[in-house]
Amino acid sequence: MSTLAINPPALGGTRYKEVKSAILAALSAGEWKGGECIPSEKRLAERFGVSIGTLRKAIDELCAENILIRHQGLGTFVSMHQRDRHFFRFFRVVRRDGDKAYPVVTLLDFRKARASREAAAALGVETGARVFQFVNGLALHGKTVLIEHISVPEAHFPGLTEAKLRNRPNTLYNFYQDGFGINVVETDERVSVGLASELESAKLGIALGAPLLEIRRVAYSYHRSAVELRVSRLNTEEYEYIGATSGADEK
Amino acid sequence: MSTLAINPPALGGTRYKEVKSAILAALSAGEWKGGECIPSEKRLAERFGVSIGTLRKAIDELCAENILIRHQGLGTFVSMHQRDRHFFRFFRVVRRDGDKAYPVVTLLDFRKARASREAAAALGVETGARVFQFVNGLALHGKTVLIEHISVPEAHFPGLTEAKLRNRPNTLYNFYQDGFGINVVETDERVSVGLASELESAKLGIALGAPLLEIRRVAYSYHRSAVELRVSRLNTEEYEYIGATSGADEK
DNA sequence: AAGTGGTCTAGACCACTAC
DNA sequence: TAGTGGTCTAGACCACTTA
Repeated sequence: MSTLAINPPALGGTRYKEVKSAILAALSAGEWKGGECIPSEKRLAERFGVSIGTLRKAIDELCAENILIRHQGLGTFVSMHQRDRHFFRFFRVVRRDGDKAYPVVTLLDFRKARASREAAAALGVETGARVFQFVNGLALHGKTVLIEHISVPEAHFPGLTEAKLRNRPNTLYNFYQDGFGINVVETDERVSVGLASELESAKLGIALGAPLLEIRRVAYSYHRSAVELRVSRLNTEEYEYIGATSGADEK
Repeated sequence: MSTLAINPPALGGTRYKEVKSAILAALSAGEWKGGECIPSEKRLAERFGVSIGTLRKAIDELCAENILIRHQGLGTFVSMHQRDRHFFRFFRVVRRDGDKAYPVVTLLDFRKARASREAAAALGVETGARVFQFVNGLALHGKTVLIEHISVPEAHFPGLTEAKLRNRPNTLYNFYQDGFGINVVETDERVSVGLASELESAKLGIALGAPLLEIRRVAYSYHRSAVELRVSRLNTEEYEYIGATSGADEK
């Protein structure tokens, strides 16, 4: 954990980008963990050998990416998942009237398996690599409306068991963070129409083959390394998916 | 079009927020139009009576919201729609293999009508207010896969006719900008499963009542004033909707 | 009162674009 | 060469939090 000043100005690009990379590297290395306070701006500026303004610009970008959170008078913190309404950054299902409710999650299945071609491609592992697969049912306002099929690479989640998953106190991404040091900071989602399988028919109380909203999500940690593939199917009779709220950044 | 310095520091909040508001007001008033270059940072800083750094912070936010675009060595410009790949900020349909193609648009219907309750609520007008309603068919790779039902308030689009709409040289939002001074800078979208009407059945070549991805969009101009309601239905056999690419801002 | 982030200044120098 | 935005500095003062 070197605390040396970073490289001279000209090499990697600009000073503040280098500072940003250095902070990201420290986060990846676990120097500061989820929810913790990082050193003050003054201290970090000294550590990296830049002015406060430059240091702030690096942190500005990390805050814009929801990787850090600033609190005036308190300090700058490593972003945690699902705190308060922050939860709805990744949970994008609302009732048609706009009401946002926290889902009640039930683990429906858990198994060790081999990565499908789709899962392997999404997660950046070999086809047939060891993965954990599990299925959640999510209830809103007392009714199950969403089924999630989740795959994660075994290599990133050593010691994961059905019991641990079932007994987690918080949300799944918080569990990833606390239990395995994996911080989900970004997701990509593709949406299409899918059909209800037997499982979904039974759990959602709809006909076999009934149309459902199908959401394929890949979740990423720092430096865009994939950590989870999730295929969700939503009954949109009473609920909707919140799509693009354009105005913020896209690439 | 006053060029006075803005208010003293304490009133509206912070200096740079006031500068930002003042720039937004000038944009709304049409002082600088789509694609035009706004005055240099130095000149604007003098005009508003703030330092360069403060002026830059205001412009930083407007660039982050895709309202302005900076070009080093050239100047700062009012954002235009659908230039190059910028088009795909609002067009969120891709082939399943990820291929992005520009749609070929066909106007299928055009009429004057009264706002439905949904349209009135979305657009912030009275139920029964005069609106234009029109329908587009969008073809990708030679096949029509998306039908758009669009409502816009007559009051904001004086003199709009079917002929003008049909003969527009560019995309719809560019037409709004050039023809009516309306800049779409933000959209909200809700996604669910819908069923094919007769029109969609005929144009998309699918069965009546077949499931389609239904996207309800409200488009906003500066200061979040609603200017368009659009209900789109997509055949997801070969195409998908790009949902949240979380990592950038959400509220 | 001490420490934090939030805002703001008044410049400097650099990289890029146009002429 | 002149003008633009991009980066960076070395502070100042303010607002907020905790004690």
